[in-house]
Amino acid sequence: MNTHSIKVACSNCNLRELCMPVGLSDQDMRRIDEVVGGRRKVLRGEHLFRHGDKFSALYAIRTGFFKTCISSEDGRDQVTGFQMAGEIMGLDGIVSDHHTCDAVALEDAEVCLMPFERIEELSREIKSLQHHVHKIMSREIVREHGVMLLLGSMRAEERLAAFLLNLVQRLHARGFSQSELVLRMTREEIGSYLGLKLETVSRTFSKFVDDGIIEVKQRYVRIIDTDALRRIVTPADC
Amino acid sequence: MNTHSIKVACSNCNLRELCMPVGLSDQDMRRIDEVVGGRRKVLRGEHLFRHGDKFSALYAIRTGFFKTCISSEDGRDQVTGFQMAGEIMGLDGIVSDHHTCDAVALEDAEVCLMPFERIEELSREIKSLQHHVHKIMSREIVREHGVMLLLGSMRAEERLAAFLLNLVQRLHARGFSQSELVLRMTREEIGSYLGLKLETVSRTFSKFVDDGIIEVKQRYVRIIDTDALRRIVTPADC
DNA sequence: CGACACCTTGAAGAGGTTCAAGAAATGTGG
DNA sequence: CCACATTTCTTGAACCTCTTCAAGGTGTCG
Repeated sequence: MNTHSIKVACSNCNLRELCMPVGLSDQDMRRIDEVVGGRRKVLRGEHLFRHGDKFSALYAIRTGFFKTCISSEDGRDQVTGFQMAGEIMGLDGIVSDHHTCDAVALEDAEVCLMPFERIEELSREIKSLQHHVHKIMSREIVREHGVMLLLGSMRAEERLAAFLLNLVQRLHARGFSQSELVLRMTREEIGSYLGLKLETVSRTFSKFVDDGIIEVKQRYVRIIDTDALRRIVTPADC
Repeated sequence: MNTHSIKVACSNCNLRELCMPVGLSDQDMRRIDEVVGGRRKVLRGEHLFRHGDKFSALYAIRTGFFKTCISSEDGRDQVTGFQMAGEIMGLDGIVSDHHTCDAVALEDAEVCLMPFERIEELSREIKSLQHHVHKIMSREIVREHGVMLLLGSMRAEERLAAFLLNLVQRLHARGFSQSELVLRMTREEIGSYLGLKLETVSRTFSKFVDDGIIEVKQRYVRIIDTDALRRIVTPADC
């Protein structure tokens, strides 16, 4: 396990606004540096944690890209999310003190380790941190509601369009292009997340290309017509 | 709005083990009574809260049965869950300070109102309450992972079997039968939750009846062969 | 350069949806 | 308390979307 104990400081981190509450006093900011118990590098393909592992910390992504997935006893597999810089992983482990899903790096990554006991300790003292933790968990619940809507009521094209828009929007919030992206996951992983087979994902990409909505070269995607994607997700009602 | 301010006490509530942390000192128990800011009756068909409402409190169900659902702009609708006695609603509202889904009573119900500010206040002082709140949110996240697996990778029969087993298990934990239940929701609401059309739900019920697995008379369901349902959800792998 | 993982595309098939009609339960007003 | 309207549920038949199976192409890495 590749854990560094280099002293790291949220107060200097350029991802601060993504992970941490804003508007803290200098004093609280310095205290919040204490929630980070070190960093850990995770190479592409490696697990950050596995289903069944003892839960001890939340992880904030500094660099890299992850997927989280659950697998049922009979070998069914479901990607439950894709996570990028500034996002928090591990919330699933709190309820039973053990992780219930796997977190796998889809590219070389580095995460900040935040021992949960320390988070709880500090949240008891810093109101804004407490509320921030609650918001992060609530945000995850709301995100999953959106995925349920997608899986429960959208057709393949709608799912993929929604997926692309969501990815590019999150990347844009991190300073990347609004129209270009490099997929970090395979067609199969996209399919698992969207409740589709990889062939359907591939075919749907091809259809979007035929329709002049996107350009695809393997993992590279350029969005030519964002509005068309939006219209696919939300068909204009009469 | 039907809000009573009768002083109510978790310490005397027989649902305590479902809503609240266990193993509290008498003193903490008395303090926890303070999180409940009153009760509210909700008649069948009425909303407890709506998408867009200002978030101010979490709700613990005392009696009755709810559904929560989100609706996208274009009129798509998705039931995100069914909630029964002892379960907590409203977590979706924390992140944006406004609710993002609707909570509708499927039968006359009564809920305990727990102003969130008060919850946060008390969690800063009572460690076990703090951890309990975290667990409740984490449990919801894990539950939703399960729904994603169901929606993303199961077929109609598997979904309905999983749904019935889940319902009856939760009812059993509340002292009801392991084999009989009365559905509080329509076929359409079940379908929305499971990502199926109401006709498919109805047909699948009929198939289970033909196979001698369950007995159905409208909303009343008797499970004859629980193991058969389990085998449907988790096909024995070779 | 060869092995391997990943992606694309076609054709056939299955599972679920849609449309339609009728039956059963529930609620409402006289 | 009954008649009627409404909602809910069931079932059939045709259709459509997505899956499955199969084959070949592309890219990547040791």
